[in-house]
Amino acid sequence: MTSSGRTTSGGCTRTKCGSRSCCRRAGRFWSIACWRAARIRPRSCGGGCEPRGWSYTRCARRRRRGTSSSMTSSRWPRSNWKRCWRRLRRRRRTRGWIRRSGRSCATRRPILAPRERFCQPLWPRMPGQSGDDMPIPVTHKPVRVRVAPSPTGDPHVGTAYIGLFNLAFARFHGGQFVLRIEDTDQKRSTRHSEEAIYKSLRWAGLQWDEGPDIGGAFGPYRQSERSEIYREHTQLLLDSGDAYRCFCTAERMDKVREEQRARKQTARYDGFCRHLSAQESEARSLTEPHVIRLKFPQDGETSVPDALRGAVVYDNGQIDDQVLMKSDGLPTYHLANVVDDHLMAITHVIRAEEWLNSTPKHLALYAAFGWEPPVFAHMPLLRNADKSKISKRKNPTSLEYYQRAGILPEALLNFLGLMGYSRKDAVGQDVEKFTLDEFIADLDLTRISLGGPVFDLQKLDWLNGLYLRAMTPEQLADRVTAFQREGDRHAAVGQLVQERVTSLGDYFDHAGTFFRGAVEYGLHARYFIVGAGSRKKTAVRLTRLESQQFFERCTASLEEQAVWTPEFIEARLRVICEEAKVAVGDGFMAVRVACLGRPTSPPLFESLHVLGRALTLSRLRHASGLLADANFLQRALADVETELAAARAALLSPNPTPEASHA
RNA sequence: GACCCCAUCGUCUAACCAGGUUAGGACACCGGCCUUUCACGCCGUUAACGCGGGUUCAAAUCCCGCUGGGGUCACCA
Repeated sequence: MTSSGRTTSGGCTRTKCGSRSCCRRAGRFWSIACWRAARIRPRSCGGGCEPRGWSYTRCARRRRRGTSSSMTSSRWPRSNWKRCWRRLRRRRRTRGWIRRSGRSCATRRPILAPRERFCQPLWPRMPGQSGDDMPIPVTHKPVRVRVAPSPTGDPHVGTAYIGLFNLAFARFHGGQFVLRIEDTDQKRSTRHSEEAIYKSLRWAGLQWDEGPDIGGAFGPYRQSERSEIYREHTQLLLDSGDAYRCFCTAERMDKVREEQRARKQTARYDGFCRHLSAQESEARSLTEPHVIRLKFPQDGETSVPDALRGAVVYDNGQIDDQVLMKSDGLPTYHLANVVDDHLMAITHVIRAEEWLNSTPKHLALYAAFGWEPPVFAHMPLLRNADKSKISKRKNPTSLEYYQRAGILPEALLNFLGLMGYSRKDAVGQDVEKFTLDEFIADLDLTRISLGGPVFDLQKLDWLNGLYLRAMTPEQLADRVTAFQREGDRHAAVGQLVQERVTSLGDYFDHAGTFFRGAVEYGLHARYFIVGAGSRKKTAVRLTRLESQQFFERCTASLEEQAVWTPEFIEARLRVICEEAKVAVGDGFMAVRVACLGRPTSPPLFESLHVLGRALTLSRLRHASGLLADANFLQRALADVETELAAARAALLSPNPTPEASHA
């Protein structure tokens, strides 16, 4: 027997058909055909296709590890869950539990009333339960979904993405869409950021039915106001023995993790305080700072039912005893999220894929409380061009950026609705442009494709242009006026530009940069090299890489605080110039060109203030990105030089003689 | 490193579940038409089933393996 499982020595042992295919079953080698014939039985897809709790994933992993020798015949998978999953899905689809995918969904029957659909976990399996005896219950709870951003930093485009699918799902089923603010991280959460989330989501057109600002029957919707609830629930877990106090210090934890990594293991808590007696734990808790951890089962495995992926199986031995309550008495995301989702009667948790790996812990919490878990659907992550998780360093991620850059909210939502998802019309043609209502009307989460979609700004621009061109001139004028007046920017820009204008039309020349996303630098890019444009002979000129660092420091420093005032900006920039040992004038010039596009502008700090945090930061990041390219100036120069050369050639060429022209 | 997820043009995706398509559409690119210019619009070109095996008359599609990419591994969310 080889551990790779690719070849066999004796061929199929079941029917002696001589096939040497790769399948191994019951400890012997069977041909694939035999294996299939034996496997596909009515029982195997009756709702539980893993009779012994073994899954395809598990087996593949074992095989990779080369531990096949430890595998006894009876433990090899009876069936292939993926195939069964598809069958099951098909069956449910025909019963109307899942909406039929594709264009024909509007006409295909039977489909139940919206609220009856998709109301149950597709794989309602808890840790320790087998799938065999699990019926598929159908309840009629009203659909309730939520988006739960954390008010740390700028409102994120990912929040809008997840929010869009949640909102659409709620509307599709006639349910409720809840906004919950997850501000349990006291150090990083700010009220300012919370307000920004409201503003941006409203701008995008994602209006919630219940939330901190508008209330609702399941409030409060701000986690910092629910501390007492979490405390009570933690006590329940402590009493039932599903959680324990942990007195380990941060230093000890670091050391443990380091050792585990050195041994190439998954870094996880070693259970040092897990077995403290109740009395000792109680006594020490009065004097020592401590956290409360979930007592996660150490044996067996947990199957996470994901509506988009099927069952995802985890080995319990890999999973940490998660901290539920921090030493400051506030809960971590994991506890707060489970408690709130239950108390707020959330039926479907549609969230980003980064949460998939912590879902076993959440399921364990539901089990410990004796609650029924919601349906989980983990959406793919938005990506940068290099396929990594979308980040502000490589993409504008702030919703405020898109608002300021003149992207229409309907275009943004349309674009987000194209990420990992596609729509077709009645004839089967792809539909690229659609309204939110159209998106909601035939939403089908099972159509989501799971590869992480790259956030392509070019396509967003195209889509935005499509919307703008579809307007009547009057509508366009209205939108432009509204855009200019947004946040009183119009007046602020006017004030800055006023002393520089010579005519009304001149205004637009100066003001344009405040109403754009990206800026074309052309030859002005030379100012990115800090000090390069200085007229002083003694000026300090930074190298390209030093200049890049200079911009990175500017970005980091300005990003730190949410307060966006000219004074604050000036103070920060002065410090950076001082640290870089460049003349303030030269440093400010580099920032001016990067942020405003040219070396002549209204006063820098006031301009940046009016330009806004999102645009300023994104332009600074863009500049430092350009500087990372060694030939960035060459590229800027190339076009100009070509044109100049042509013009020069034309100017300097001798006038044609009369003879020549006659000839 | 361990675990988990994922894999079709450069990008977003369709076809996959239910095997038979000339692998379709959109953005971008390139070329052409239109146009005083640019843009819009119209037309066209280039461009993909990651690799290896298996099943089958037939594999992008079903199965296995490999490879690659991503995510997670916090008293962050």
